[in-house]
Parts: sequence; structure tokens; C-alpha cells
Amino acid sequence: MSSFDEMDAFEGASLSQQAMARFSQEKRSYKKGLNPDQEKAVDKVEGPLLILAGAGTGKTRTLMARVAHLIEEHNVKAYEILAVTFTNKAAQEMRVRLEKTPYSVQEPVKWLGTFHSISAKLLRRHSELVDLKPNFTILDTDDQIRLIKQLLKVNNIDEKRWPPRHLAGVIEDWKNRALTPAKVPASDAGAFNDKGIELYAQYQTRLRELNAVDFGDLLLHMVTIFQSHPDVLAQYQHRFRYILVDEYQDTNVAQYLWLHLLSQKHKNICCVGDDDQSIYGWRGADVTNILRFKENFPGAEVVRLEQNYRSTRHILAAASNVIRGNESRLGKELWTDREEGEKVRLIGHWDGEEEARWIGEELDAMQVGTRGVRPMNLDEMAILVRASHQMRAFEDRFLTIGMPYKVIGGPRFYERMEIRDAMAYFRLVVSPEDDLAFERIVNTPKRGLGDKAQQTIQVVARENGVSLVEGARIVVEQGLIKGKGGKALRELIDGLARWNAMTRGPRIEVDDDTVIDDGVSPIRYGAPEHTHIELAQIVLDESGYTAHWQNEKTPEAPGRLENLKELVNQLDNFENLQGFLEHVSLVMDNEKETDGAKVSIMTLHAAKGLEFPAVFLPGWEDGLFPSQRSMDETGIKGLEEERRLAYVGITRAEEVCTISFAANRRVFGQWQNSMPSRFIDELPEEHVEVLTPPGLYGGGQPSAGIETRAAEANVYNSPGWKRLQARQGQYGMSQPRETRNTVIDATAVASFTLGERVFHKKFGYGAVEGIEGDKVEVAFDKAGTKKVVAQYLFPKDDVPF
DNA sequence: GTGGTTCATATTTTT
DNA sequence: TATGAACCAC
Repeated sequence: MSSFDEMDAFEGASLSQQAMARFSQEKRSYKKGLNPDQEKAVDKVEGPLLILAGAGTGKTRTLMARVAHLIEEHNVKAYEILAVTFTNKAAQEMRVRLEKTPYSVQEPVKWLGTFHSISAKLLRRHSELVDLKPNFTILDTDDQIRLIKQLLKVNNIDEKRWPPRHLAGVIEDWKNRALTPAKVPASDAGAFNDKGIELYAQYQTRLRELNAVDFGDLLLHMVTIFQSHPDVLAQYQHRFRYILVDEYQDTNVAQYLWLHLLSQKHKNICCVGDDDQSIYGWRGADVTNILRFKENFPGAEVVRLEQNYRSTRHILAAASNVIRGNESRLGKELWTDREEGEKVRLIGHWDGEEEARWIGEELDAMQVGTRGVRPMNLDEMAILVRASHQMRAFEDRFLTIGMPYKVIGGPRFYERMEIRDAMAYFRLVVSPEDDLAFERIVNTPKRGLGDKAQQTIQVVARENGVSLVEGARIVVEQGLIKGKGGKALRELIDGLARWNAMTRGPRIEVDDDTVIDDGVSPIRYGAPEHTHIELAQIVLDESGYTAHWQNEKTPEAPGRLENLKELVNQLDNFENLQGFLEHVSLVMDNEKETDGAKVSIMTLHAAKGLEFPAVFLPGWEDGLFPSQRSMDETGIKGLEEERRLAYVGITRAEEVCTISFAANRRVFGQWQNSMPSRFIDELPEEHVEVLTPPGLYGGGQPSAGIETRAAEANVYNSPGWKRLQARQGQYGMSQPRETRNTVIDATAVASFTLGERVFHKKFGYGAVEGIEGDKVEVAFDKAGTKKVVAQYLFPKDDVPF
């Protein structure tokens, strides 16, 4: 595209002087408003560069400007840039931001993506170097576990004592450290009952046989290829003149090697990260990557971005003071020229329910404006928790008071059963040798093919050394499975063959060996008769899968059908089924657009990279946050990571940050009491305001002496707090409180008598047959006899809805 | 081969 | 408490 075209696009048809002037100004506008440090990060073009970007210091902006600068001032082609992120969300955001950067990028930066998606792209071209076919499948966690279970069975290992998940974790850890089975050090030989290494080797062999890889393999295979095929490496070293890496503190060893190898020719590697925000150590991220950047990349320059544009001074000061407690850090001091703002607010509650109730009320108050804080919309506020089980209390509370909320990062679309089933069908249609997919769907919907029938297929397939689908075909031909099951299997096999044929039109030979970039084989096919969308629908219908859910009468069935419809709709964005499968296995997120303002609830991990005017940080209790397990397992390292999590949490807040803790909390159904988090001690007093909950001791008005004193004093060593502790010991954990639940329980249990007619929301009407504590045994007219919690039962004539 | 009951178990989560 | 997996009974 010529620059005149752009001008036309920008200024309409007019080419006036004024427009020209405007154009040349716009052209450099990517640098406008950058602070000196940011500008330094943009201008340092050659050689290794580490940008230490603190929270809210305009990191993304700087990166975008850097790309624009490279392309405009240094004549770099978009395809010479490799830009790597961790999450698809980040990649997507970068893509969008690049498009918006004025006059910079005429052609899209093609090599922009996650480590995994870029590796997948590369691996499809060179798969034969690691004994894979280019159409290898990428396994999801489900498949992985199923495969490992099979291995454990073959090796006669007790799944109870040695859970498959554990082995999956061990293998993942090795892969994160770029260790192939042969390279696992002897010091790890004890892993998984001394059999870990051997099982890892077997696992890799099975993957190869299945023409499949797991997520770790995508990187590990590429590192292996780079290390053993200098010609291949040289090709990409040459191509990627400039490498950009986001969230560098989250890289693991394999990713470091991957980057290091690729950058050795031009050495133009620019990594952006913040050691203080490294919170993924538990899944293999290695902070030493960022701490030792200068040694790993000799001649590296380090630029610090320390001016924070996000938070007010009180909030920033609190965050800085907390993170200062960490020993191993590169050291940064964030500052801001923003206003002082509100102090960080701290509040203690009696228990988790009350904490949720208080936050609910506070959300309402803040929508109107309270305590000098401007009125805010619900979507400007977020609740960030340490562990997802904390979310329940909020959901319960918000449901009862009708507070609109959304949970970010919950169970995702792709993880749903029906989606995985449908995907397995698609996978099988695209690659019939996908045994794991076959296993998943042979008997879904029910075809009368149970363990025995499946074993027959397995045996036949193994004897003939073929895939399960092929084995099943032989089984059908030889009539090894009789009756209903045999007939159903024949239908399935015929169907698969038919659908597979539908993926292609007539074959066309193309003379083209120049295509290196898309890695497509020179054999092409004509247009298929059906679009892939139609094909997907055909597969789901003809396999009986749609009917399976239509016949299902459970309350979830309509939703599942809805999801399947959504899945088919999504296909519209892709050219074919293969493309879609790759997308789903790598991208797998599906955030629905929400309508209306809602308060967000999410984990601290999920909140990284986000910001909100008002942030609530509940559950700051020792053992919960910092998490006991973290400290037990990795000691001081774990504690430091928890502290970084606290830092991440506080720095999400722009204007108001509210930290809270509860004295009592129900954990696994048991009441537990706990001390306020040690991180609360690390909050600087002068930047913290201690609030008093209006109903702390069950009353309505804060009138008793305890509350007043708690408000004045420093909560963590206040008499109020100590008294709270004392009370708790005095009354014990079972101290009944006047909560909604206990009231209902009490009346409910008391009011039911044997033989009484009752109603249950889900099971309908029935008669009481027995009472045990808060559980009532009811013979339901339709659903049979069940034990249900009295709370959910109502006398026949007293149904409240 | 299916369904119901019992039993163990319990961060953070992306690709 | 609450969920999932394993096992046992039809």
C-alpha cells in the first residue's frame, strides 16, 4: 500500500497542504506523550533490551510505539518481527492496539502470538524432524489424563496411590524445564515412585504413535529441532530480526531456550516484564530468567519504567511498602504525579459471610458515592480473591440481594462436556487416527458399546497395528460384535468415513514448492460440496449426538444444545474444520459479552494486567493469603510469590482499594478461625484507614466501645482485634449466629413430621419418611426416595413461589 | 451396561 | 460443604 492510499483513507480525496502537514505529524504521533524512559525504550533498537515495566507504567503503549518506530524509522518489515505473548488475550490485545497505532503498520505483524501458537505453526512445518506428521493433534488435559491412566494400567501402578494427575504434573514440570526423557537428571529419578522417567518415556512414545503432542511438546519439540538442526534454526534466526517478548517474568526454561536460540543471530531481543509481578512460579515460570537477563544476553541494556499512571499516591505507597519485603528483586520504585487520593481502606469482619454482606452494601454505597469517593458504576469495581472457593460467599450473597456480578475465568466454554464431545467428533472426522477422540465418543451417545466391546476393538487394533477406527472397521467386517452394538458401530464407522470424505472436494495437483510461509502441502483439493459449517451440523446430527441431548430431560440439556449451536456458529470465523480445531485447542477462551454493568469477581491471578477504579481484596488471613500450602511447599520462595500476588492485587486499583479479613471462615464445611494476614502488618499505617463494619457484633449501630476503639486503633494489634480473638475462643466456633440459614434450618427441621406432604424445588411433591438432623428423607412422587436438606423443603401448602 | 450410592478429597491456571 | 470418581448392585 502506498502512502498516498493511506492519505486518501485518512483525509478523504483532498490532498491539501494542510492535510499533508497533518499527515506527517500523525505519522510520528506514536511517540507523542511518551515519557523519557519510555522513549529510551523505544529508541534503543539494536541489541538485547530489558524493559522493567512496573504496574501501570504504560508498558503496552511503549511496546506499540517501539513496533511503529522499528517499522517507520528503521525500515523493518512487519514479517521480520516476532512478537510473543503468554496468553491469547494479550496477543489479541496487541493485535488490536497495533491496528490502531496511526500510520505505522500497513501489513499485520504476522508472527505475533503466544509461545504455543507460534510453536505450533513452526512445528507443523518441521514435524517430520521429530517423527510427527504435519497434521498432529494437540491434546487437551482430558486426553492427557486418559492416556496416562492407560499407561499406569499397563505398568500395574495403583492409581489411588499414584494419581495420574500427579504424573501429568511431573511430566509437565520436566517439559517446562526443556527436559526430554533422556535429559531428566538423576536427581529426579525418585519422581513418581522411581518410575517417573520411565513412564515419561513411555508417554512420549505413545504420543508419537498417536501423532499427537501436548502443550509442553509444542515448545519442547521446537527447542529440540532448533538444537539438532542448525539449518532450520538458522532459517528462523535470519527471519526474525527483531524479537519482542511480553511478560518475560513468566517464561519458563523451555521458553527461555526457545528465545535464546532464536535471538542469537541478530541479538535484537526486547523483553518486557516485571519481576515484582511474577506469580506463576508454581507452573514452571522461572524468575531467574528476568533476574539474570544481563548475563544471559551479554551487552543487554535495562530500562526501568517507574512512573505509574494508574493509581493514586496512597495506593501506590501501600503497594510499594508491601513489595519491599521481598529479598530477590531487581528493585524498582514506582512514583506518580497523581493526586494523593483515598487511603487504602482496611476492615475486619466476624466471618466470611459478613465480609460478603459488607462488600455487597459497600458496592451499593459506592454507586451513589460515599466517603468522598465519586459515584462509580458496577463495572468499575472488582473483587479479587486468592482462591476461587472464596467466590462462593460473594455469589451467594449477590444472588440474594440481586447484585449483578460476573465471574471472570470460571469454567470455560471449551471445557464443557458437550463441547469436548463435539470436538472429538470433529477431530475424528479430520484425522481418523485420533484414538483418544475415538475412545471419547464410541459410546457417546450410548450405542451399547461398553467395556467389553471397546476392549475387542482395542485388541483387534493392536493386533493389526492400526488405529482404533481402522480396528473397529475390521471388527465390524468380521462380525466380532453382535446385535445392537455391532449395528451401531457399523453406522458410526460408515458415518466417520462419509464425513471424512466430505471435508474435501476433488483433488487438484498444484505445482508449488515455494510456500514456506503457510506450510501447506502442495496437494490441494477443490471446493467441498458442503461448507465446514454444514458438515459440522451433519456430523452432530447424523451421529445422533444432537438427538442425545434433545432426548435428555435434565434441566441442563437445553443449555447444552444452545452451546452446541454456539459452537457451530463459531465455525463461521474459520476456513475449515482443521483451522477451527487448532484455534480451539490453543485459544480455548470464549468470553461472552456481558450486557449491563456488573461487578467482576476473579482470582488475583486472573486480574493481572487489568485495572479497576475500585478494588476489593477480601480474605487477607494468614493461611488463606498468604496461602499455607504455598509457604509449606516452597518456603520463603512461596511467601515471596504470595507477596507479589498482594502487590499485583493492590496495584490493580486506580482510586479505591479496600482490603478485608474475617476472623472466622468455613473451610470444607468446618469453621476455622484465623489471624489477619502478615501482609496487613506490612501496609504502611500512614496510607491506611481502618474502617469499622456497621454491624460487626451482630448489632445495627456501632455503639459499643469495642467498635469505636477498633476504628481508632491499628487493627492488627488493636484491643478490638484481640478481644475479637478472645471472644472467639470463649464461644467457640460453633457459636450460632443469627443468620438467614440457621433460622430457616431451625424452623424447617422442627416443622416437618413423619408422613407430611412436602414440596422440593427440583424433585416436586413427596411424603416425609424420616428425619435425621437437618436432613429429611422424602419419598417423592416422581423422583423416588431421597435424603434432602430440610432447608430446601417446604410444607405442601406453604410453597413460597 | 447402566445407574445409584459411597468415599475421598479439597490453591493459584494458561497453553 | 460439595464434587468427582470408583465401586457395587441390578
